[in-house]
Amino acid sequence: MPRTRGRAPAGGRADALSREVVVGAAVELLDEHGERGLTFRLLAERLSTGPGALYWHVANKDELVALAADHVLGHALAEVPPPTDDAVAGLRTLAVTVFDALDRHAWAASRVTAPATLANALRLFDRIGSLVARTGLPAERHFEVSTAISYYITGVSAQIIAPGLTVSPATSREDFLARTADRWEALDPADYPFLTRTTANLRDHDDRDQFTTGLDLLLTGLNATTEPGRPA
Amino acid sequence: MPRTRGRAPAGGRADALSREVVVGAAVELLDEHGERGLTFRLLAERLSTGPGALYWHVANKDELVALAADHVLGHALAEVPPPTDDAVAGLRTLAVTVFDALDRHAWAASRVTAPATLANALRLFDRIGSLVARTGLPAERHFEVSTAISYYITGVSAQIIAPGLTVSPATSREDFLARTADRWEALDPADYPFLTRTTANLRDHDDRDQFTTGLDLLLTGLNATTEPGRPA
DNA sequence: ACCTGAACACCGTTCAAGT
DNA sequence: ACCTGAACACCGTTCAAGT
Repeated sequence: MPRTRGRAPAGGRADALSREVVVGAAVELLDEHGERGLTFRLLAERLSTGPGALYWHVANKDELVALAADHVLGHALAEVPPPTDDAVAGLRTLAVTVFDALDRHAWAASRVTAPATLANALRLFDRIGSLVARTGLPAERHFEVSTAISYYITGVSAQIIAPGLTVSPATSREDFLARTADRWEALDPADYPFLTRTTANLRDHDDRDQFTTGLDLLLTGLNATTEPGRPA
Repeated sequence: MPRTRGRAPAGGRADALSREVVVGAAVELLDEHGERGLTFRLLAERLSTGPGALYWHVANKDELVALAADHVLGHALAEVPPPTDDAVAGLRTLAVTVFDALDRHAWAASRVTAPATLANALRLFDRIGSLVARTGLPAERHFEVSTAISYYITGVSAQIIAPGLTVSPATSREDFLARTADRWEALDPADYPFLTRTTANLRDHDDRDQFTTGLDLLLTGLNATTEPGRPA
C-alpha cells in the first residue's frame, strides 16, 4: 500500500518528490532502457536524490513498474474515441487503441494484468464490460465474455509486442522476425511441413494486422452467438 | 548458440553434466521456487558443481529459462491425443492440453513465445498450422489464422496462469482472486458500473473455463468464416 | 513527513587455472 | 572438451541519521 503523500513538503526540497513524479520518471527510463535498464540508482540520479528516497513513494521495483504500466494504460484510455451505437465496433476500437499504446512502450505490455488491480486496468475492464453489456448477449454471459476479451487484449498484445520479454530494446522487431524466418527456412520440411511453407508470411506480416485478425475472429464469434438477440 | 556436447566426458566426472541435465534440474528448481528463486549458485549446488560449469552448457539465465519452458512444452505436446477428422476440434484439444501443462508450471507460461524459435514451440506452431490447413479455410489465410490461434494460446495462458508474472508461487491463485474481488467490491459503482456488478463472478470463476470461453469464441469465429467452404 | 547515502545481502557472469 | 571456484560488477532493499 502507498505511503501517504501530502501537499508541498514542510521542510523539504523545492522540486518535491511524489509518487507521480517518481512513476513519470520511471516511464521515461523504461522507454529508454527497458525493464532491466531501470535501476533505482539510475532513477534516483535522474531525480537528484538517493535510492532510499524512492522507497518512500513506492514499495519496490515490481510496484514501480506496475504503476508505470498502468500510467501508460491511462494515456491509452484517454485516447479512446467516444463509443458509437455499435457496441462490437466500440470493443474493437478500444482494443486497438490499447494495443497501439502498448506498442509504443513495449516493457508495459507484459505488465498490464488482466484480473485488474490498478486504477486504469480497472477502468479498462469496466469499459469492456459496459460495451459487452450493450451487445445483446444474455446477462449471465457478460462476465466471461468480458474477461475473454480482456485476456485477449492484454495477453496477445504482450506476445506480439514483447515476445519472450527478454529481447532488449536494442534488437528491432524486424531483425527478430527476419532471424526467426531464417531459422524456419533451415528446417526440414518433413518435420515441419507447415512452417517451412509459410516463412515468407512471417517475414512481411504486420504486427497490428496480426492483433486484429484474432480480435475479429473473436468478435465474429461473439456476433454469431448474439445473432438471435436484439441488435444494439 | 549451444556449445557442442560430446559423449561421455573424456577425463571428467562420472555423472557428466549436459545441457539436458542442466535444463532438467532447472525445471525442478523453477517449479519449486519460481523464476526469481532459480539461481546459478543454487542450481550448481544441486548438481554438485560450480556456477561457472553451467555456462558451458547454456549461454545465460534467459536461455536457461527459455529452454526449461520449451522442455515443459515438449511434455505437453507428447500428451496431445491424436487428431480426429474434425480439425477445429483438434485445435481445441491441442490448445487445452498446452494450457493444462503450463498451468502446472506457472513460470513457463510467460516464456513460451509465439514467433517460435525453440524446438517444441516450432512443433506447436506447425501442428496448429497443419490443423488450420485442414479446416477448409483458403490457403492465403492459413498463416494469419494460425498465428492468431498461436498467440491466443500462449498469450492468454500466460495472463491467466501468471498474471503480473510477479506473484510468488507462495500466493495461491484463489487468494489472489479473492483479494482482487475484495478490492472491486470497495469501488464506487458510479465510477465502475460494470465491475461492481460482477464481483461474485470473479470470486468463483474457473480459470480453465475462462481459457476455453475465449478459445471457443475464436473457433466459432473461424467456423463462421469457413462455413461456405468444404467441411473437413 | 520526507530525504540521504552508506551498508547488507545478494545476483549473473567471467575467467584463469585445472583435468 | 569440460569443470572449478574465486572474483568482478553490479543489483534491490534497508535503515540509522538527518531536516
